[in-house]
Amino acid sequence: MSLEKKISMAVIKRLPRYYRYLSDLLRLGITRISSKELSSRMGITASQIRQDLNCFGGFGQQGYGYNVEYLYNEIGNILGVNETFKVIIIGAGNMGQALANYSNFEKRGFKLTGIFDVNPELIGKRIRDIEIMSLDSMDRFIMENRVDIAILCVPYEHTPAIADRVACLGVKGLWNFSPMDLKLPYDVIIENVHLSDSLMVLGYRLNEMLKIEK
Amino acid sequence: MSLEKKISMAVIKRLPRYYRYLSDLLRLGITRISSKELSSRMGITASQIRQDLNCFGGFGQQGYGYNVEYLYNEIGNILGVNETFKVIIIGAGNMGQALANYSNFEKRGFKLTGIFDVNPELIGKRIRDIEIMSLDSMDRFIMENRVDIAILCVPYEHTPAIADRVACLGVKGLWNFSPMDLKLPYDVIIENVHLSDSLMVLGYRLNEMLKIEK
DNA sequence: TAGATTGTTAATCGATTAACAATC
DNA sequence: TAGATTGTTAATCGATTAACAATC
Repeated sequence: MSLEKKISMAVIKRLPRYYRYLSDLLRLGITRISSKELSSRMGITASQIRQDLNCFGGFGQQGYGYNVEYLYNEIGNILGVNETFKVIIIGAGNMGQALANYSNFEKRGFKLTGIFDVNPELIGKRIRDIEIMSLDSMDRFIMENRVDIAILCVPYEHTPAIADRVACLGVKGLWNFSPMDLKLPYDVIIENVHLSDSLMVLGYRLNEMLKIEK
Repeated sequence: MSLEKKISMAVIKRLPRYYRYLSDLLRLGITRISSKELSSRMGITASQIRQDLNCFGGFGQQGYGYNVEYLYNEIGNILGVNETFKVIIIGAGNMGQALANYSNFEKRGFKLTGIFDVNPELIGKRIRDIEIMSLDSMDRFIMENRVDIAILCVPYEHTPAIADRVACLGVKGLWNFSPMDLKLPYDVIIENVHLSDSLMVLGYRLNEMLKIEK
């Protein structure tokens, strides 16, 4: 398994995008698509699409193109949407609650099993059938329930300590919403979501455009 | 202005990251830093740091390095944190409210001036001094208040129409939280935030790691 | 001055695009 | 079969890294 050629991050990041476009095609009732047609829809080259897909296998057929449903399912498998991950949310503030309510994640195999906070006013409250629990009970919960992923929505200053704590308890994936590049010495997969970075890039690009217009 | 060499998206996306690290250094009371030292902190090469910074000017000094406060301010200027943008949030569901409460954005010059929704139960409610208004009153509000940026937190199916509507009214930047690649025929800057894409990449990487471990 | 470190050019690496033989 | 379109190799392009003269 580990002998296979390494797939670049650039390709991996495009997979969910392919998955979305194929889902749209499926909804539109389109059963087959060529890399050329998909290319014009997605605004990337047909070459890139064929290269990307061929990292994982030959899903198409010469002279025909790709069967939409088949390709959709194959990319779904590659992304592991059929695997189930047990997820907890740490920090039930605005962002934590917003994510807890975002039921779409369940469709992709991310099963929310617990929410934790320190605020006594929040503890006991329910979000979509899940009770917000005290942070004190988290360690035990993680061990007993074999949690795969922790979504970190705690304040900036507490993030590194909490990350370390859950990683030591065996959590294998972290989805971090604090504006810091979380890194851990352990074998843990971390995805950093930097909303303020994204907004600042928007601001930069906006300024550039306005400058040029002047 | 438009004659200057084009700066690549790769560089632009790193700017907020530099800004964060410099902010940390400042907080730690560190007054000067070499590209080498910054490189080891950030986990990128010193070469890249010097190349990136030199896209915008020579901020350092041979034999000395960079003055942290000066560089922080310069990058802040490049990112336009001193410019003020008028922002509205469209859709006051979970994500909209979470973003409305995230007061950190104000620090970077993004001033929330309005929140809009269609839900009568939400209209009239206040979030941080801003009243949630009816979507019906949005067009007028945008024109009267010269809104720069709209944050789109509306359901998937309504996103393209709302985006088009605000773009026609002169909104120049869109921060889109719907899981679609929003594109518009107008001269509008769009930043797509694809939370579910990010989560699926985490899932993929997690699966890969678990496969190799077996 | 000597040492350190930048700014910048040149070399390398990796990712994207083009081309085309294979084949449905 | 003829036309279409893939899978894949080769060419190009752009981004990263290395090297080093300039200079504080």
